[in-house]
Amino acid sequence: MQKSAEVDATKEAVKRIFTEYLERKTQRKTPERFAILDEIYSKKDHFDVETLYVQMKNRNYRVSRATVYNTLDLLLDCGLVIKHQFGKNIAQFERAYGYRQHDHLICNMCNKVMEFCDPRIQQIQSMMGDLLHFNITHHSLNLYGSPKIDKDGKCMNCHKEVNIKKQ
Amino acid sequence: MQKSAEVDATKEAVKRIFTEYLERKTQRKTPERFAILDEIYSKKDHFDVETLYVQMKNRNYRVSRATVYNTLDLLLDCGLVIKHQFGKNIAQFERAYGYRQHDHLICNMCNKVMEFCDPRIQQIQSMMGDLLHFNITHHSLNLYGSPKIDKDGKCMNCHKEVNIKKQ
DNA sequence: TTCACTGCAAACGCTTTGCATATGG
DNA sequence: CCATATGCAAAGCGTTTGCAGTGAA
Repeated sequence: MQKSAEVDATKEAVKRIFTEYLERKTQRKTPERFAILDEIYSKKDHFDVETLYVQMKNRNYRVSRATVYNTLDLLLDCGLVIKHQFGKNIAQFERAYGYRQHDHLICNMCNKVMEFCDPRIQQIQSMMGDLLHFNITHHSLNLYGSPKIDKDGKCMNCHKEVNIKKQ
Repeated sequence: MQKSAEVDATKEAVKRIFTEYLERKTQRKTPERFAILDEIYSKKDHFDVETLYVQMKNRNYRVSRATVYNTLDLLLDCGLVIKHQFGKNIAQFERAYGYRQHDHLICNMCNKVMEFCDPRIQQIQSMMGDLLHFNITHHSLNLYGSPKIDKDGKCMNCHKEVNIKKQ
């Protein structure tokens, strides 16, 4: 119960932030927008637009792709969602509130995304901002690597058959 | 003359590397492939597929987009070219040989790409590789930021009119 | 001669756009 | 009420694919 109470608290918090943002920008507080926000904050994983869209369909919530894209733009703008491009042409998103700052390690074999943290990145970021006279708004650090493969040719991390994909 | 001698030396070196790679993989050494390699190593800037394609057309070198894509895959595979996705759906490429390792700062306003270097990234990379049991093959660190704007509303770095683009 | 490579154009897949309809303020 | 959002479908656009013709080995 503890866990779901936490989830609820987070959902309430982001709902408040989004409401405030929409009011400030004089944008409409439509049910679709809050349904999308809620869906995103129902899980921690990275997701792409199609996955989110299908998930909402499966929950019998009728939204169009256009609205999903539109709402994601708003959520990006108010910082509740982060957008990634892990080397391919499918944008990946993840929730940005109530979760520690982190970066990503992407498996060359199975494309699985892992997270890690290193304070030095923040240092580099602020140092380079000062040096080049920029206000750094965000960053993206991705490490790409191959895990060791066991004798059956399976990834030692995800334990799946290895099928190498092009970058 | 010094400068162009350097360029020539680099071009010779990459031609040798590519030749060796193609022979090792028993791929054909077609004139198109070498023309594309040469074109890429004629300038240091980042480029996208369309730019490269048009550039070759302008030099009256007849290549198809398909061949450009195909060749870029080969050049990526043998490490002579690096691919980037600076937050948008257009893949950006740059030469990878004879140029110091660096990362990028992208201007939120004009999308201009700047380069910087920090040894701590290498440290983070190898540390995380060890920690997560991965052989890190490469990384991508992008900082995104906004420059200060002068009183005419122009970017203080590129001095162009600011037109904010969506992430 | 042979088969991988090229050029061209059509297909693809993610994203954006246009327009009629619906609805929040 | 009316300006803005939504849904749907079509258009956009970078990239991939299929196929007939070409040329490296």
